Amino acid sequence: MKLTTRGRYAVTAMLDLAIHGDDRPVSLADISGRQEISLSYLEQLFAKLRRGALVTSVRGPGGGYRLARARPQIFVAEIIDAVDESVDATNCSGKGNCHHGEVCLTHHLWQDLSEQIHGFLSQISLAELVDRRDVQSAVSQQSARGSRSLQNLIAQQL
Amino acid sequence: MKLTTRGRYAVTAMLDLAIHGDDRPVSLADISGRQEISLSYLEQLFAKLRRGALVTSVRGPGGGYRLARARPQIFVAEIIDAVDESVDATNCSGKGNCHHGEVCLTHHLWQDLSEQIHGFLSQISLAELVDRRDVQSAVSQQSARGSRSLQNLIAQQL
DNA sequence: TAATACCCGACTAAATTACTTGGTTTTATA
DNA sequence: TATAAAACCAAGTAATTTAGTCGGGTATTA
Repeated sequence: MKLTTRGRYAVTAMLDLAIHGDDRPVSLADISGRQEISLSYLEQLFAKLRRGALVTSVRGPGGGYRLARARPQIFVAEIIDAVDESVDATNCSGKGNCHHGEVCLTHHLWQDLSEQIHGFLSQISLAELVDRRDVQSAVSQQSARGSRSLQNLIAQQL
Repeated sequence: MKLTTRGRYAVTAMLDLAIHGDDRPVSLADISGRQEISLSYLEQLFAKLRRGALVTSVRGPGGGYRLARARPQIFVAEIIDAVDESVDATNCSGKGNCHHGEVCLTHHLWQDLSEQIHGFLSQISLAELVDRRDVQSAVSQQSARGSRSLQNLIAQQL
């Protein structure tokens, strides 16, 4: 388990999807505009998220992405795993090339530690993140802007 | 809070110090040999660990590093913080340049999340790591090697 | 006085990250 | 049926980070 900015991008994008994807699919262009992540980079992330069965896609105009499952069933650890494609962590993969046996010692420990972090992040769902108070207030701000959002989007495209 | 290989190196090295540093200070050359981390890289890490008041140094022959505190008082989060020098995480540091207010939304969330991870790692001490069963068995292996360790070290130097 | 080992800064190769470019399909809709 | 919106795809690239090297120091002690 690594914890990089790429993972943050992915969680951010999935959270955007969780907030805005109630009825219709959400286009990457929308997420790109809101979260200021480059479109092509999002495409690469979502290719991985799709392979990880976390989102489904709808092609053609009006298309976009949907969460593959309900928000309480998608967990932060899954998102990070999907985009980070597991590092094997140890250079002594399996057995054999550990020089003393001591090398493996801390390797196992670190592995154990990252498993604990993984377990921790496996308990936090998108639903929980969305339900936090600070999100709620920000979302109400956003829906206040809702009426003029389309206009703004068009204006921003030019 | 990031979770990179550099953090792993630091935790590994500190754990090595916790295991081998009971009586005399431990030289970086020893840690380098046992954990297979380059000496100069270790020097850079320990410079940061020293600045972070996690270790103290003893110069001259027979010198090395000691833990600055007892093992139950040194926590994994501190080690990672010391070597990773906090990323400011958000590009909208403070207020102002967030375009919609929505940008900050997920930024705050991610920050919140990494604080939770930080809190989690703040509860795991070096003592706890050392006391785990898999470490214990590995340590007994190591002390079985203890009688010939000096010979081996000299042989390895050549 | 010489060996040990910390200390320090600059430089470098390799890897990773974030992004760009330039396409191709698919599909709603005008 | 033409068009445009969108997902999809692959290759390349600039910037950053990581891990390591190199070449000097300086303090301590056998």
